[in-house]
Amino acid sequence: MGAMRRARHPDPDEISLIDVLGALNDPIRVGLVRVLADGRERGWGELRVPVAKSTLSHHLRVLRDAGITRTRQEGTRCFVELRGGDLDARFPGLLGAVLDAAHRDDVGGHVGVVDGLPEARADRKPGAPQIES
Amino acid sequence: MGAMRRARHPDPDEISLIDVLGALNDPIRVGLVRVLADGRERGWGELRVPVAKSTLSHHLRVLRDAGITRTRQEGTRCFVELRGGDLDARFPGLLGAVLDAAHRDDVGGHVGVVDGLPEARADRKPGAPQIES
DNA sequence: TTCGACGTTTCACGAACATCGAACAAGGAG
DNA sequence: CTCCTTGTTCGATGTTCGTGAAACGTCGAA
Repeated sequence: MGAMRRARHPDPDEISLIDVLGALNDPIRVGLVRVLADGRERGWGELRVPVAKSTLSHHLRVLRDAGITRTRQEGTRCFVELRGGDLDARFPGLLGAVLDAAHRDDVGGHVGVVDGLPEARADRKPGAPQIES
Repeated sequence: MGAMRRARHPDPDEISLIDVLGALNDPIRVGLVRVLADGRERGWGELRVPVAKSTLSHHLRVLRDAGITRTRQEGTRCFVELRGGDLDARFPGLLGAVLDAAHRDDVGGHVGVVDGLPEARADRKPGAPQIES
């Protein structure tokens, strides 16, 4: 892959408030966080976002650099996950308050995951070839 | 005064989450909110901020436009106040979480109020001329 | 090996932003 | 009236940000 060269996850203590607020200052990224709020890990082929591939990559990097998400690589595919625990340990209540607010106003509502496929995650390797919608 | 022409306070319902997060995405503005967090109204001659006059005016406008603060004019002087109630009614817990987090990391710690003068507020018109330190 | 799917990086561009100094407006004090 | 104080507005400047297209790297399958 592009090697994900500059990819680094900040330690829990290194997470900066301003960086978090800055990362959350965008409807698309708030939408991504909302999608991930159920704690499930998502491959970002699953993510439905109305932007170009490269822009999505950029947004996911901002979230990762801010310490909001964790990224894992498996072969050629990548997976995101919310760092809910780390975030709540460092800034108690912040993430929850933002998620509540975002839900009220439907901020980032245009972001979603692929429909159908109730269990489309990393836990299936072979087997049924999984028809894409 | 400059008449404060474009000054408008959004209604409580009009307060936008993205605008609030955007307004809070700056150490100086976070510092201003921290100073106002005690609920006291402050004249912005009291505010000690390491920026130029016009820049402070700008930051206070951003906070006001986002619905975070309320501004009042008395003669040639202006006063700010946190809209804690409105904010908490609309986005419960958000402001508190941000303030807690900002306090932990001392974000915006370089913002303060004039020292001494424990009761420097709008409730004194005449009387003692109030020596400026 | 060749091909295709997937994600990253680079580059460029326009918009938004933070900052300052200068010019301006409105009151208050003399 | 003339200053002085206070705050706004207006460029100007440099920075950051969101965006997409194109090129690239990597992996798995044919």
